[in-house]
Amino acid sequence: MALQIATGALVECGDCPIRHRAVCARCETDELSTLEHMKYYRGYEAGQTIVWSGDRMDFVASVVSGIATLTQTMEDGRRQMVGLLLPSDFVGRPGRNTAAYDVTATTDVVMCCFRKKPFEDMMRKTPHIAERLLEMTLDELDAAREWMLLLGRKTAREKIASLIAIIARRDASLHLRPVGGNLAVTLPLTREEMADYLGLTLETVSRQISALKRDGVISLEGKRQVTIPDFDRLVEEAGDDNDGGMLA
Amino acid sequence: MALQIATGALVECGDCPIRHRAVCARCETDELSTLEHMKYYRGYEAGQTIVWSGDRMDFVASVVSGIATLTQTMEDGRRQMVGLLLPSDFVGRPGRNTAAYDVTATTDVVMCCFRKKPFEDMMRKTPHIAERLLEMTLDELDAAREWMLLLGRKTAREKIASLIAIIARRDASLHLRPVGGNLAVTLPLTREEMADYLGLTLETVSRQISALKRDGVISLEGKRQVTIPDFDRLVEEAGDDNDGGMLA
DNA sequence: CGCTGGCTTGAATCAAATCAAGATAAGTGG
DNA sequence: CCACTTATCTTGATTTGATTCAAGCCAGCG
Repeated sequence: MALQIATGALVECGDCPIRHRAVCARCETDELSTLEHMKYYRGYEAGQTIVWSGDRMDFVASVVSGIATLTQTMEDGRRQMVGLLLPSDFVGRPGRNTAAYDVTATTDVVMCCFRKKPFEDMMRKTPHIAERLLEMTLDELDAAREWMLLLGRKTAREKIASLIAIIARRDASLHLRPVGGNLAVTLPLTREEMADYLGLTLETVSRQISALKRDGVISLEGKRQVTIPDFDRLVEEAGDDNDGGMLA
Repeated sequence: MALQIATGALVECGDCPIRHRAVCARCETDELSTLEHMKYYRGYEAGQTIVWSGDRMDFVASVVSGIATLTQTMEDGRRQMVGLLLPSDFVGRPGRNTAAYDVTATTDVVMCCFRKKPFEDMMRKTPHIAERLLEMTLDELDAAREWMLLLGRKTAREKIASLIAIIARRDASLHLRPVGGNLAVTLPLTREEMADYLGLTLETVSRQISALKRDGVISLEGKRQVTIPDFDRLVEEAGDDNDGGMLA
């Protein structure tokens, strides 16, 4: 039962919190007002499945708030998360009408949706949208490839450190804080979801988080609140080329 | 020393073997003739590095013939292949000027190159190119995500079976043969390269190939020539949802 | 209260890595 | 043509990092 939650009074594209990062980022005022008329908001509760893999999908959308995940499942139940969708991320593929992955709301989520057909037409007429979508897709491809290195070659400890570092970076870029000395982040995922993302079991995730805490790389307030006393140390533990992309 | 190999008499875009799959696939005759004047061929010998990660890259290109790989390397030498480039695949990212990965020729390779700046200008003027590039990038993203499932959740045996199945599929789609009963493929990679692709060691790759052979899933002529008596059996061993994408 | 879901921790097991030796094949130069 | 080198691959023995199986903790909640 697709219970919808309040989508609030969001209407003006000009005031949209994801205005400058979403697929519409490059649009001019007139283009924006066209989108304004096409769009509709939809809310999903934490835990709710937004789309099932294989289902017909007649819309595309941007995540406005909240966090969603993309996961693949094998017949015997093994699961691998293949994407983490944060505000401004795009869902759905123009030119395909069934979903390739399960999309699940991890927190309450609000999405800015467009019916697929009109959106595709608009895209053809509006290079700004296609351009931005290409750029976003290339970024996602890079992220996926970085994740391939993590999944294929990193140890459990490095995987956990990498995940925390990535969440911290995204968090910082969203709130425009520098990732410097002492900083705190909230893990948006359960241990099991982290395991699905990292290609581990939830027990291993738990153990490695405990180990990083024991070794003073992180400290914990409760189970979700992480403080990072020394970000460089964390990045080192992640095994990354430590420049690690202060992206534009 | 960037020794170039003969690039042959390829000149006419109309006769190009990758005409219908490459980034230029959707171009009209006039657009094609513009590209015709911009393009230049370049050859690389097997084993040669085409670009180093981090290097300035002032061109983009399509693979015309041969096979190249994209790999990431950690400081301590651990390597993960993040892409396998076959004829018609695109190399380089418009809007970025340094390479994100090492690109290496696995066999002798011929590439159809464009200097980046003119190509970007052309892209802005020619929606057909941007459109096709978006489509290709979305396909690559899907492939990367499929690979994430493999890297994160599959066993060594499943990984090997998956790799062989994928190579067989691509091979068939390139030569327009159906992937039916009995078919043969040549592995385009050494055991070590397979290991880098699959997130394994070369010893494990060797052992699992032997095991698949012992169990009659495949048979070998030499080290590279693989015959697949029953493709469905192979797909089953790969742990895939056996429909497995007879892509358009 | 007494659950229930999320998490932690321990002990045993196992799949793949590592370490090590040799086999096979393809040059290369005397 | 043959000895020598080198690259690639196979196979075996051992080790190890992560999984599996199992128990119990903790916070929130009906």
